[in-house]
Order: sequence, then structure tokens, then C-alpha cells
Amino acid sequence: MYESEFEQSVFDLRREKLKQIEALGHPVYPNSFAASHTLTAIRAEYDTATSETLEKDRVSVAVAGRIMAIRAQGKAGFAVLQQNGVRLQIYVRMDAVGEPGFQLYKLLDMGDHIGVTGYLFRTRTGELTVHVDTLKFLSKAMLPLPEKYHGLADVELRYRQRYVDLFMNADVREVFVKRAAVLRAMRKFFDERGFLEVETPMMQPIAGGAAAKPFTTHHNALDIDLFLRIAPELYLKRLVVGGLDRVYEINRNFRNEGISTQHNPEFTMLEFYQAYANYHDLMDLTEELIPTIAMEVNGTTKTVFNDVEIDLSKWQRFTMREAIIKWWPPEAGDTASMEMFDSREKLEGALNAALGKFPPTTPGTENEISLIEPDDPYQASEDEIAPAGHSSWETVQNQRAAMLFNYVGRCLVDGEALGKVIAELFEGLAEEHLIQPTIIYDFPLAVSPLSKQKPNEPEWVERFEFYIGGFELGNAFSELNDPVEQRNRFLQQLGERERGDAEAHAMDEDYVRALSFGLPPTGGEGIGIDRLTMVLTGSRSIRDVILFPLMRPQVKQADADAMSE
RNA sequence: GAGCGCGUAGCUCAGGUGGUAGAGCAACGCACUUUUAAUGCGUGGGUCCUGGGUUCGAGUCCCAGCGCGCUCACCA
Repeated sequence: MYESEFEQSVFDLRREKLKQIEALGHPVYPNSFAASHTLTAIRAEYDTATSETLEKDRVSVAVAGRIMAIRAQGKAGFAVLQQNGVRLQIYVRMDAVGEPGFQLYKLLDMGDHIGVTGYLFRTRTGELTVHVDTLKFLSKAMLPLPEKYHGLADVELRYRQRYVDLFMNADVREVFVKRAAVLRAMRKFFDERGFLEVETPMMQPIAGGAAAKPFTTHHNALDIDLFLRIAPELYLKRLVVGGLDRVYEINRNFRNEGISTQHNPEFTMLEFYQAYANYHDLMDLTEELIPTIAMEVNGTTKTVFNDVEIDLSKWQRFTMREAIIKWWPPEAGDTASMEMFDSREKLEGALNAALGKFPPTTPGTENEISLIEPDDPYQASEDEIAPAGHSSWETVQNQRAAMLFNYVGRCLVDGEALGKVIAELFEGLAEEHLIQPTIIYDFPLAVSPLSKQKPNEPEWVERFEFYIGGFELGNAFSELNDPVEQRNRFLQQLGERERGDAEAHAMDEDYVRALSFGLPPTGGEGIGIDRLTMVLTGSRSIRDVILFPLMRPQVKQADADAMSE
């Protein structure tokens, strides 16, 4: 538990102080304090009270809090109490609290919890302060607090010891207060519209509803492997079959994948389903939901993320195909067209034409697909792609676009489904530009095994995602409710799985059976709560909006040595 | 999983080209009855992330490992 001999000695010293406090007649771990006010209430009521009014109508208070600053001055002294993130100064003088009371004050440390009674006044410098009559000891901080001015700054320590982070850093506390406000606003929004909040299994025999690798666990009594859910989707739609026409669930999903500033292995998602609605209805609903939450949480629809002001009440919509053409690199000229999405041959032609517009990587040759190994379009360093002094490529953007074209082109040539390649192209070209709220709709069938096809374009589905701040926050579609088609989609996914796609969807016979009893036309949507909270609080990392983000456990040196032997 | 960066006292941080490890806060002692990053005087506190190597000598240079951050990949 101790980080050092220093901490051990502080701990021992404070045990000694506890004995002295006990000797003064104070229980060292009492179980209550009868407060008259919270610090929040005092701030709200008396922040504007003048010195004169406080003197004329003396306000008696009993308040408690953690000592965040303490300044002794001979036979008097100050301390600052903090409670629920709110601070209030107290003033303790020997002639007011008596000698035993002052002895207790002198045994107090930063971080201790105390309760005091007294009356409010303003100091010479105008600070609202409790003039203390009596002190009650409540609990001791046995370990030293971080530096009082800079707080706890080390990111790793902040995540690992969030309990310290929270009482030291007011802005951290604020983020989690807002996160709670997001959840409250969400529930209010859906409750008001007749949605029923439900809870579906987090331990599932088949991990479905999304493309992701699950965590595996085991139930001993049943002797079966189970998966932590990657999405609640298939269970929620079973509920709509069951006649719960409007349902939503807010809870954790678990995906056994990489960790980044936008990904935590467990994350919170809202999913909701509305019978008799389609994806157009959900677009409208989304454009209402997000600004409503912003207003409830921040009192404004504007937020600043990555130094950019975002207005959550102003939305734009593009089809995926429009977005690809809109953000087609200018250097590639007019090589893109709506027709290129119609067939593999046309897309390959467009990619080759676009690559031809870029200066060649090797002098004297024409650019074409597969100049670069397709394993990973972004792995190659800038130097490898454009050696210094050996390239006329103007920007990194051009290089990246060329790499992307090479990569997706190669995928196409290697037989990857056209729809998958188009989705890849979209992510590579457009996603980073989607800073202001944007709905991207009409997705390829190949990447959407649970969505309903567009009536006139069977290769495209009624699906949209919405983006804010350059990343995806939500995903929605008109739900596929034809059991025969759903079964075929699952079979196709099984084929993908056999070809090595570990994230392809598994067959879920019971879900198909549920659809066979009749799912009404239904729209469903999932929204990442963590990411929405990031946008609303201006947090750049998802770990700043998760109280206890997953960290690799620290191994003590002795244990590490023992393990390596 | 890859690249880059960081790791020095409980905390926040200094430590050009290798030469006995520093400050502020916190801690301990003393003084101080309206301070607020209180102040003044004094004291203690370090496996410089770990393990190797180079060197007469390593916090500093080299190699390997661990942890964290950022970017990218996977993905939401």
C-alpha cells in the first residue's frame, strides 16, 4: 500500500495524531455529523450577503467537509473545507473554540474531514467564512495529499487513483457530473416519448448485433462458455417482436479490441428501437435528441472540441456516396462520379484514373493500383512513400489519399466485396472532415447484415451513422425484418467468417425464429454515451469520461522478479 | 499490433557536451489571533522505472524490458 518509507512514516505519524485526538476526548471515527447546511446551500444563499448583513442577522451554521488548505497563525488559523466540490473557508481562534478545541485544530492535516459549528462572517479581504465555535473530528487522511497548487497532474496516477483525482481536480468532477446529466437527459427524452427502459443480457451464448471480437467467460454450474455482449441489438428487437414497441437500454458493451483515445474495452451505449419508424424518422429524432441533451447538460447547443466550436443544433446530411465524392482529393481531379459505385470495374477504373493524377512514386512510371503492399495503407512512413527531395507530392494528404486508393484498389482486385471497399473509401476520405454534426446515410449492404435494403437499390441499405468532432457517435437503420433474408445474411456472414473475418456475424437461429413471428417495420439506433460525453465536455480522450478506464495492473518489482523466475 | 515521446523526493518539476542529486509544495520543529499558492527560521526525506553494457566514473551514453501518453491500425 505504501509507495515509500516516506508514506509509511507519514502514516505512522498520523496514527500517533489519532491517539492524541482520542486523548482529547474525540472519537476518531465517529459515525455522523448533524449539518445544518451543505456547503452548496451556503454558497447559494450567502455568497452575495454583505459583511454588514451577516453581522446584523447572525447566521449560525453546522457544516462538514474535507480540509483542502490549512493555514495556522499562532493562536488562530484558517482552513478551507470542501464538500461535493464546493469550498468554504473556516476561521478558528483559540478564544472562540477554547484551548482543547484549538489543540484539536493543531492536530488536523490536509485531507482530514471535520465538522464545525459557528456563524458566517466576511474576513478583511471579503471572503465568506465560518467563525468556528466548535470543532468535531470526523476522519483522518493518513496519506499526504498531492501538491496543492498543481493538483494531481500525472495522467497515469489520475486514472489509477481516481479517488484522489476527483477531490483534487474540480474540472474532473465536473465531467462526471455532466456525464450523469447526459444519462438523465437521455432517459427523460425517451421516457417522454413512450419508450420503455429495459435490461437485456450482458452474458450471451452468441455475441451478436455488431462486428467485433467478444470477451469470453464461463459459467461453472451450466458448464458453458458465454460471451460478454458486444451489443444488445438482437435482444432488443426480440422485445419489439414481443410487443414492446418502443424500448431503450443504456448499459455497457464489451469489445475485445484495441484501446485508444476513442475506444475503451467496456463502453456505454444507448440503443433504442421504435416500431413503425424507419431510418428517416430516426434522422429527424437524432437531430432533435442531441441538441436537447446539450441544452440540458450545458445550457447551450455550442461546444468546443479540439479547439473547434461545434454547434450541435446545425446538422448536415450526405449519402455515403455523396460524401466520398465531396471529399475526393482535389488533386485527383474529376475522376470520381456516382457511376463508379455501380460496379467493381468502374470503381477500379476510377481509382486508377485518380492515382494517375498523382505524381508517380517512381520516376518514369505511371501510378496504378498495388504499387504499395496492401497489408496496411497507413503503416508506411512518410519517408518511405515520399523520400525527402525525391517527391513533388505537395501534402501529406495527397500521400495518404494515394495510399488509401492503392490499398482499397488492391482489396478490390483481390476480390473484396464492392460494398466493403466503398465503406473503406468513405472512412479514409471523409470521416476526419465530419467535425460539425453530420448524418451519413445509405450504406452498402455488404457491411450491414442487419439492415433493410433500399427498395430500388438492393445493394444499398437504409442505414445512417452520425458524426461529430471527426468520429462516429451513432449508428442507425431500418431493421431488416424478413426472416428468410436475415437467415441468408447470417449465412453470408458465416462465409466471411470462414474466409478469416473474426468479426463477421455469427448465426443466431433463435433471432431468426423471433423474426419469423413478425417484427413490425422498426427503426433502431445506437449512440455511444462516452463519445457524446466527450463532445459535450470537450474531453479529447475517452478515458477522461470513464471513471475507471482499463489500465494494465501495476506489478510490484518483487512480483515481477518472482514471475520471471 | 507499429511508430514517436515520457518515467528524478508523497506531489509539481529543474538537472548544456558523463564528474559526490536540486527547488517549491507536502512532512517534522519553532514563531505568528483576518490568512488565502499565508509568512519567517530550522530539520528530515531519493533502488534518478527495472536489468544489463560502455567508462576510472552513468540521472546523463548504448542495449533489452516494464509502465504511461500521443499518433496510426482494429473498431464504436
